[in-house]
Amino acid sequence: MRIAFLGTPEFALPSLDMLRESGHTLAVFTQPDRPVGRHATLTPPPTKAYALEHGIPVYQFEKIRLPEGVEALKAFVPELMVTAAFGQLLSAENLAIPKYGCINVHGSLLPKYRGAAPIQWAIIDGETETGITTMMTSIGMDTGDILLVDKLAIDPDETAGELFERMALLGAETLKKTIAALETRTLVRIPQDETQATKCPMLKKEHGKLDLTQTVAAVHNRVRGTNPWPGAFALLDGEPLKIHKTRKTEQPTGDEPFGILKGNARHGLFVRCADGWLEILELQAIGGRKLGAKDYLAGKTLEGKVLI
RNA sequence: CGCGGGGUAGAGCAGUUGGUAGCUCGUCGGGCUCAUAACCCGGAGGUCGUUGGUUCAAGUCCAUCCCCCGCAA
Repeated sequence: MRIAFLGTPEFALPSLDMLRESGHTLAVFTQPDRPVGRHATLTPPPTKAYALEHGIPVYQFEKIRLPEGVEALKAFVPELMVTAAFGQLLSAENLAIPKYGCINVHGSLLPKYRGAAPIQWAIIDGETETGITTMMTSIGMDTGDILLVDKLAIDPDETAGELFERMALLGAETLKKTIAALETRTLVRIPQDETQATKCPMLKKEHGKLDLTQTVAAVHNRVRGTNPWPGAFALLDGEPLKIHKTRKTEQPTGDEPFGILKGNARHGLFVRCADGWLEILELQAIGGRKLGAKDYLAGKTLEGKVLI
């Protein structure tokens, strides 16, 4: 089949790889190269790098809805379009181009967690289950008819980065089954239950700000849901302290103020939350590299200081 | 040349106006103890990121290069 693949980050790679392995005729449409890193090096999106490596034609548009993008899509004459974390909204004109329409690979159990960062928000909210939903792309934000769903259990200590990898692989599988069903004309379209719909926003830096007046579980979920990006942090002496990894503990509590730290290089570092102590396993001070809490404490003490 | 922090024992840090390199953890040995991740005593382990310069003397001052990191994007 001739498939126009619209995707951008790592999440889209397994799906793209699956399509290529399956022998489809592909063209990749993705975002323009972006400045990345400390020196703002112009970097191609992962899907572009993959496409170049495998001799797949690549097209990059700031907005594929504009005439230029529409023309490029039409010129490829796709029978099907597939989107996976593309990062741009499509127009009705875009969607009308392929005869089989457009299938989207989404990282949540729709209609829950529509939007840009469903995997992270599922963890932040403490969900124990998520999954991949393939759907017919429509004009709204992840509102199209559901095609297939594969569920996935979230490990209690899993980080967003770890879950991302598993979800990306599962996405490729679910997409493969979806296309197989399309080819045998056995796809069933199930409209979403709008009353159950929830939306999640794109993650920003400030979503990593910890609130130590929340429960141990809530803080822990925030830490792992924002790892590796944007990363959780709290303020120590007015400076941000990144918290990369934490672990829930059963330590007894007294009347300590929320956010106060205790611990040493031998036992580890603990912070008081609303209902107990959360162990901080990995952290990073402002000019420093990422360190285990015990290594960090070998050089200085945080005993009695308070995270805000 | 966007702003800034940093490279000193295995790890994390300190090192004042240049004058024999310290601390915590780990490690090794010994002791105490019913026992211990606790405590006490002792030991090993560093050409102080590179190269060059100033000086009687450089971890410390100057220059250069390499590497790591935070912010911003």
